[in-house]
Amino acid sequence: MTTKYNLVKETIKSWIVEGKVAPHQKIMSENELVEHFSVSRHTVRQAIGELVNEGWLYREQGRGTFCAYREHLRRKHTDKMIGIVTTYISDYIFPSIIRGAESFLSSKGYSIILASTNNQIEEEKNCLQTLLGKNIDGLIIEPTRSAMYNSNLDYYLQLEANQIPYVMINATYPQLQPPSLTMDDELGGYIATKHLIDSGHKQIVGLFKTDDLQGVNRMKGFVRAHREHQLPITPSTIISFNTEEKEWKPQQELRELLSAKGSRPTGIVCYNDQIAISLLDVTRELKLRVPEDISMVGYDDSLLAEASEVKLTSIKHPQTIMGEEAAKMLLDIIEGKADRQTLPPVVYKPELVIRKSTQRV
Amino acid sequence: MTTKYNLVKETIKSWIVEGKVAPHQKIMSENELVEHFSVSRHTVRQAIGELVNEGWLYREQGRGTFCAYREHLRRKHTDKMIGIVTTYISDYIFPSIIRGAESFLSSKGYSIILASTNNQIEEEKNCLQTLLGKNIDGLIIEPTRSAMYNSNLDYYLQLEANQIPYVMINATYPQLQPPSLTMDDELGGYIATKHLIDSGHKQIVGLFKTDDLQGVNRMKGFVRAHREHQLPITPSTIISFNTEEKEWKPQQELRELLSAKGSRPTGIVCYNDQIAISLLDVTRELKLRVPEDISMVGYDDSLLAEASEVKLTSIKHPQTIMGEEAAKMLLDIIEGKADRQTLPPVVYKPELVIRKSTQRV
DNA sequence: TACGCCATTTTGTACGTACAAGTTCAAATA
DNA sequence: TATTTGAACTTGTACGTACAAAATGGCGTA
Repeated sequence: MTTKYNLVKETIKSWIVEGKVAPHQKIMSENELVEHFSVSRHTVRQAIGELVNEGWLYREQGRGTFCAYREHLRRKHTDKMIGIVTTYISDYIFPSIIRGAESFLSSKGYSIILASTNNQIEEEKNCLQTLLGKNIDGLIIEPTRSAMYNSNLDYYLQLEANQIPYVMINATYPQLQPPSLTMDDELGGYIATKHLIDSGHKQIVGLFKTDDLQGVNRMKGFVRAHREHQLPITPSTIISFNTEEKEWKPQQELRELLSAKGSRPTGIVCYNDQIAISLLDVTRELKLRVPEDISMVGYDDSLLAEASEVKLTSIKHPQTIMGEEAAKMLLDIIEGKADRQTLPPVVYKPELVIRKSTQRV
Repeated sequence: MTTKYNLVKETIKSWIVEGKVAPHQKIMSENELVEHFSVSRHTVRQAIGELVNEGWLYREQGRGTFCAYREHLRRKHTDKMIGIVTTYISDYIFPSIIRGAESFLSSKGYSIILASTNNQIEEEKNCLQTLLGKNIDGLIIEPTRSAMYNSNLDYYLQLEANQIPYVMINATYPQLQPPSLTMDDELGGYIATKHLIDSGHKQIVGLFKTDDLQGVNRMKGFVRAHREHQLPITPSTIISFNTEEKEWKPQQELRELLSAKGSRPTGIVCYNDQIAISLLDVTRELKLRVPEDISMVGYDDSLLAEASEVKLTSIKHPQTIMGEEAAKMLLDIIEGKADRQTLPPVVYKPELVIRKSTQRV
């Protein structure tokens, strides 16, 4: 899908969406675009041709190419539509979050447009661009790779320029300071780790995904718990990974760690339940019993935690409630009941749910 | 106006209008057209490109260019939005179905509007009304209470009047005969029951939700399996319930049945995995072990089946594949590659997945 | 000042080439 | 027999060239 003419097309579309060109304003001539993109005129014409067909531009022979006046750019009447952008749609706790938002919004007569980024910055850009082209009243967004530099900030600023309110859940981009609903992940990581320490564990390994803020914060809590209890943190104590690696790296590193000679860790703190479940395969393979030989704490208290072979001790995530309250907050802003500048961030306190995957040493 | 590409375009259009090429029939290849009109390939592509845009033709890379089936007047402006109406959004297998549709549709540049009916006819009406008010290109619908009289048929006829194509999944309203993707639930119920019969079970109880066609068909299969194996069907052999009762009635009736004096059933066929899981609580309560004391077959092969205490023998449901193929079928209709009148229904064959919840008597 | 002319710029039409990518089907291979 | 390979054909992307047709604006002339 990443052809040259598509690149040209998307770039020009982004100029329109971001307001760099106003309706009826002339854009660069074909020859200038040829220069600008270093492609042939044929390619430029192909890109422009499609944009004309889709109603973004119109051409006049001899005069130039112009930005079309798009009826729905002037947002007079509302379609009562809310966009929801999450990293995933069908996996893990996301269906529950979406359900919370959906049930509230539909009870208020709003429709939901769904989009997912698969935790790819590039896809987040596509989502935002698409949604900016529609007449939506507001957005609920779960940030993509919130711990890394995000090149889509322009689109968020564009949302604000277009007076489209949005709230963020699970994490926020620190540069934006939008209204948000998050967990206190630092405290969650602390509680999970402290639970193991209080149960007598001295060698605990933590596995965290560090390309989003949730993982980074959970790791911070993990470190603080160690500090406060005078437990050392060795290089092998923390295994970090990113989205691409989540299917193999934690498993592989843990396997190496547990099969190494010397003293073996007796406790594991996991980034989330999904990782914890996948690590159960590793412990089974190494003939280590959970929790007799090794204790394990998950995070999010998802369905998986209760449905797995060994029911997981985990940290509760508000899920449906977060979705519902995010929707409520968004509608408050849309209806003028609240002001996005002064709205205090909602922070949910984590709670430990003790099940069968942890025990005293 | 009498340019070369216009001549080519009008000539090809006339072939269609005069019926020299039928819908879905391949027209000359680009090279043949180059020969035929003595023009360059560029000119041919320009002509065909416009005809594709106007909905007269469609192209398939590697196969050729085809005459579109066009009953559509090609609405002026498309927002590239597809509505998805399901009974539930976040529960059970629905996230997987939605993901399949979402990933395909978003790769084709479409957005998704989600709505759920919670299996309430009244809410289905609201959904359809809302969606009819938006400029959507098509709909994927999972019928609500498909086994009962549906008072929203008018809205579906309205969809057809507005030339908004739709496909149905999981079940169809028999009066409408829309393009559909369903499972052979009768066969599924038969296979589930036969599996128990073949394992030596003689007293089998079936629990079915009978306000949707899936449940009714699964029950039919259950009955046929009994007939074909000369097993009697007593009043207590089948427990039926509807959506409102699903939280308590199957559990309560099974509890009564199992605690009654006399011979106890040794096998249970469930409407779906959700019910099966909830019945595990009943058997545990009555101190009956699964599968040692009683075998149990679920349906849909959901995540639950593999994640539960006792891993469930179940019937496979296509889930993501069904979502994806429903989306594909819908786009084919929208683009004129297929027409709703002649499109054959897709019926998935059920498959038995044997796990730990069943064994020989 | 008003008008016509013309060079310049811009999009439109039309030709050409080359290679990539997907489909089909028959021949070769295991 | 079933599977793989590959040639042939189809549409897709991308480069190039040339000239036509429409709009614009500056210049000289009436």
